[in-house]
Amino acid sequence: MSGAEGKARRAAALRDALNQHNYRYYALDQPTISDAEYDTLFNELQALETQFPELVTSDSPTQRVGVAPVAGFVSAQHRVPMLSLNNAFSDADIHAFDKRVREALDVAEVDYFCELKFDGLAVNLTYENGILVRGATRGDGSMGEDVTANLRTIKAIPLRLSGTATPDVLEVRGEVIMFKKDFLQMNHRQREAGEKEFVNPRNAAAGALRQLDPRTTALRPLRFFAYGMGDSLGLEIATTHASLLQRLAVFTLPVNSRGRVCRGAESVLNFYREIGAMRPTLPYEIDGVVYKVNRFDFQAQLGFVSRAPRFAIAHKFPAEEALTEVLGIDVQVGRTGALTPVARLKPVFVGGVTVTNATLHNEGEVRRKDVRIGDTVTVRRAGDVIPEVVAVLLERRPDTATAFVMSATCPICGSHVVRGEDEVVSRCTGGLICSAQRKQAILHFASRRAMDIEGLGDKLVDQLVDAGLIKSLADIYTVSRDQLSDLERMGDKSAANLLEGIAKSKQTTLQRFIYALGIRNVGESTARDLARHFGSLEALLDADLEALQRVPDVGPVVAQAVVDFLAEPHNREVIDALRRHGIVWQEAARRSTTTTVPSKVGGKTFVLTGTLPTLTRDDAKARIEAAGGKVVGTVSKKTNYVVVGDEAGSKLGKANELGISLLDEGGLLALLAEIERTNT
DNA sequence: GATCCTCGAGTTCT
DNA sequence: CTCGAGGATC
Repeated sequence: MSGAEGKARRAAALRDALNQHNYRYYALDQPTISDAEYDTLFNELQALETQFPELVTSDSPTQRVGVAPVAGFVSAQHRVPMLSLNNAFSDADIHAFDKRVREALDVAEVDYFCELKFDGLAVNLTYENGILVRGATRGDGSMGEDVTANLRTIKAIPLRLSGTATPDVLEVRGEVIMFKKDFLQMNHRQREAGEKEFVNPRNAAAGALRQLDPRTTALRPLRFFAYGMGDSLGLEIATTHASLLQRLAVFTLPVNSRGRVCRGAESVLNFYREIGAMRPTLPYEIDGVVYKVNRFDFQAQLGFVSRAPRFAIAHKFPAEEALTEVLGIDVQVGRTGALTPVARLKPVFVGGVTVTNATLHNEGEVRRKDVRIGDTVTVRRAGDVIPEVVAVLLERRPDTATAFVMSATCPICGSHVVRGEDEVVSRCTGGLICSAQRKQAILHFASRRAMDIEGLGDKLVDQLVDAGLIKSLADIYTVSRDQLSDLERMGDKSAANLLEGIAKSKQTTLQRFIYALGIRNVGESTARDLARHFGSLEALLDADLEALQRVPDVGPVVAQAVVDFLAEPHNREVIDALRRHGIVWQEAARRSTTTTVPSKVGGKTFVLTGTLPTLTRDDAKARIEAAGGKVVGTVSKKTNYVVVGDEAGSKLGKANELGISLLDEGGLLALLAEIERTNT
């Protein structure tokens, strides 16, 4: 035997040994050698490879960290789309899910594979002939970003599948996460080094994967768990999810050990409670558990609704709550003068972000919850977004705690405050005298759904109003370049952009114009009804109470609000001035709104939920309306279709409850195309 | 008069 | 997203 052959064999043996130890350490959490022993083997392999570079293989443990930073990521198409899961929040949701599954399969009991739902980043690993050739982020589900070089640095991810019976192609689905203790240690190091700390393990992991230089990623303590499969070629067929996971484990892919098969809804819910109880002591963060119908033939039979499988569901844990202190209760003034108490909180980290403010809605709410300044309260992010004060810890109330009293005068303009009988909100009576209301009115006027003036945001409105450059809506159109250049942070370029935005907004529609005026109780929908019914601004201006009430969906309250608005001479002047400054729209013929368009497909009611892959909500809405459909915000019996996007909210649950037809973006587009065909 | 369906308005943080 | 309330319907 030649020396070279011996070296090659030794290198191969070292690679195998190191890969095995890696697997024991990262996947099984049962190392059989010490770190020092591991390092000795690693160093030996490295020395061999340095001496004989021809021995280096791409799947060698020494080759995890590439050296070349990339300029950007290229996109990567998944061979089989990465799905999103529907969410459940209650036991009832799970019973409903189980019932649907049983009925669809026509069986008495179903086995579910229950597993943890890691709070990390879903990725797709592609192995060809057992070698990791590509790794990509989830992206929009069908296309992600190629982050292979970064994923290769994660030691829990095998560069080569173990064993000889490796498939020709295998897409492995899993989650990249950071363990809690690793996260804390890393943040400690960041702090020592005077670098910025990360907010939570999930963000830290996400940031690490998006590094352009894999050497940076390699320094971040990332982990990985595999939980599924996409495409496969030449893989011996598994018949259940459980057996698939076993097979992945044989390939030395890390599979979490807490998953198990449960039969029926009650058993599944026990799993949920069990995991929920151990959640704080788990070494990683999870945001729920996932149940999948175990048998693959059943899965195939159940199929998909939009982009989510009907055979699986994510059962989320309740929103995380945290304790903090109420430092003060401020009052904000809205466009309509509504005074909203807002709790200023001692910054607290909850649900992945630092919360400092939480609305208390109105005085009644403050009273009901009995929130006082100085109180300790529990806070959560309702619907995972908007912070909410849940309750006060009365036993921690200091003697110094002071109750909130709604001021009798507006905190901004000093006008007196009124609250109608049986009304919940207090309002400032200052109207446009109140600078807060004026600012909000201008912001509303400029907003995207109204006049859509690009570049006119809240900071700028603050400045323009405070400087006295804008007193009424009409003044927006008389601001000059010179006046703008005196403002802070306003260069020539920004000024030009704003003026262009303002000029562009002059071409508009009657509906937008009416909406932009900010008449009480007249939102987008009512503005559209008014525009359609009257056809011209003049007709609307001449309308009296009765005429207004003949507009569909306009009753006494809305009609009176319009009359009041138009009775105000100042408002008439502003409207005249705006028109003089060149605001125009196409005059439409007055249309009777009583005749409905009798179309087979038009007149259907749609509800949108979640994020669609390519269309924005506004686009989707516009296209549905263009086809004669209607888009509303809540699901009810009258809803014809619910269009489901990614991260769909509670509306999807409601739709399932009521048995409403579901569409995904593709389904919607297909339906719209059909409508267009039938209409022509 | 009760109930259901929509619309309007307000809100947080990155 | 959620609440409150206006409008329509039975």
